[in-house]
Amino acid sequence: MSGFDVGNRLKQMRLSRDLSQRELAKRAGVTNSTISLIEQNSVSPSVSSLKKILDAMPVSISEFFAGESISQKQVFYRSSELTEIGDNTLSWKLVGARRPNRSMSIIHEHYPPGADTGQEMLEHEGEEGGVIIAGTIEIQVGDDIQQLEAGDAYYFDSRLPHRFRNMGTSECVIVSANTPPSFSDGGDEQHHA
Amino acid sequence: MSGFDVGNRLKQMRLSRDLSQRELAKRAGVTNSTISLIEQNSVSPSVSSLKKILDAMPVSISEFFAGESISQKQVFYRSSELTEIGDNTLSWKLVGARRPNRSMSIIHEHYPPGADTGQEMLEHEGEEGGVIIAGTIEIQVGDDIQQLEAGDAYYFDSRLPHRFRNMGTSECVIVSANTPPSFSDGGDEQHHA
DNA sequence: GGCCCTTGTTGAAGATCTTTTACGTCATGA
DNA sequence: TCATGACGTAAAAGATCTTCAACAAGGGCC
Repeated sequence: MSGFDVGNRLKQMRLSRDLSQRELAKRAGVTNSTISLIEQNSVSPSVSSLKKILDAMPVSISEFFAGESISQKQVFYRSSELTEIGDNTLSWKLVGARRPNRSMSIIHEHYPPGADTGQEMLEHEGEEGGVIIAGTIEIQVGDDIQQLEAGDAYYFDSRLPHRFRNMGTSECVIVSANTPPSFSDGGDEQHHA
Repeated sequence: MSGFDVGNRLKQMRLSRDLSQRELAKRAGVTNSTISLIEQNSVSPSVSSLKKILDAMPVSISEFFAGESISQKQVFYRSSELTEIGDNTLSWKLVGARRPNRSMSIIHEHYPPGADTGQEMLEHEGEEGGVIIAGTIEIQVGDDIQQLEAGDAYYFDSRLPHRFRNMGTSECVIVSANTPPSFSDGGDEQHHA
């Protein structure tokens, strides 16, 4: 049901650190019974208990749950296979748009002169960053506005309001990445950038 | 105590998907009260409940707990400011290398002719993807070997053994992204690619 | 053997989480 | 205006998790 074997995962991590159930329990501020029951999958621990236990190792929750599904899906994408989601002015090509549960979006972006993500600043979950390949771009993040050119780069928390504008006379090309993925293909398109 | 605001995080993810508590609860197979209480941090959900809820969005638990802190750190990086970690042959420029707790690495990679990540295949946690900007590159992932050229792209689970080689006669330029970050700056350098 | 300590497990009591069922608010529309 | 439905919230009952307090198995040592 769970799709992820919490008990065995915990046991592995505990044993690889040469800890007994009691020792780990003591460090975590829970009882040995708790750890025994969790390791046998007799219970599904509360997040707070699990966090206490993992903190004592220490292991982040994210790390603990990393690695479900290691299937070899499509790996290579020819230029023509990339999913294009731009309108007339912007051309945005997504890598692996149809891939479910991927943890990033990678986008090959082409901004013609005058292109603008709009006066209404973008804000959404996640982080994004990229490298300018050609041309120049004006990027605003929060109160900060900068002109970036080929070779420059950016990285910010996407919850900060942001905007991209090509104020130059030539096309600007950027390769960017978002996490978690901001774009999907078909269905429920989300905000962009 | 928890160090991580589960309630608000869940609320944000739910709202960003335009779901009501009841709708999400229905999809997840729990009741709306459960979601209400969790979002208010009145309870610490069991892992199994949280997983059911996240699966319905869908969001992996790992993703859910990834990242924190919405401070406005450095956003823009001039080409000369990028942290270069290559040796004589490879040039890899990291965006935001010193940024703590970022959830991605973004790298501007330059492979001269003959460059090779090595016969011993790379394997590590996470996912990675990128876009070829110039030149050609041979990438092997698992049993699959492909020659990619400018405009092509790739995306794969980094636990699959992989290798990059420039078999051509001109420099190959790639912009890639990894999550979680494979590279840090100083201290405990991890494997690459 | 007998003693002591450590290991992981388990039944019952206590604490916490989840559901049931309901309430109050805010739109929409007849 | 009143009805209807969707929204988030909350008290109490039910289900699950955590602790307490044992228990049995194994190893080291006199």
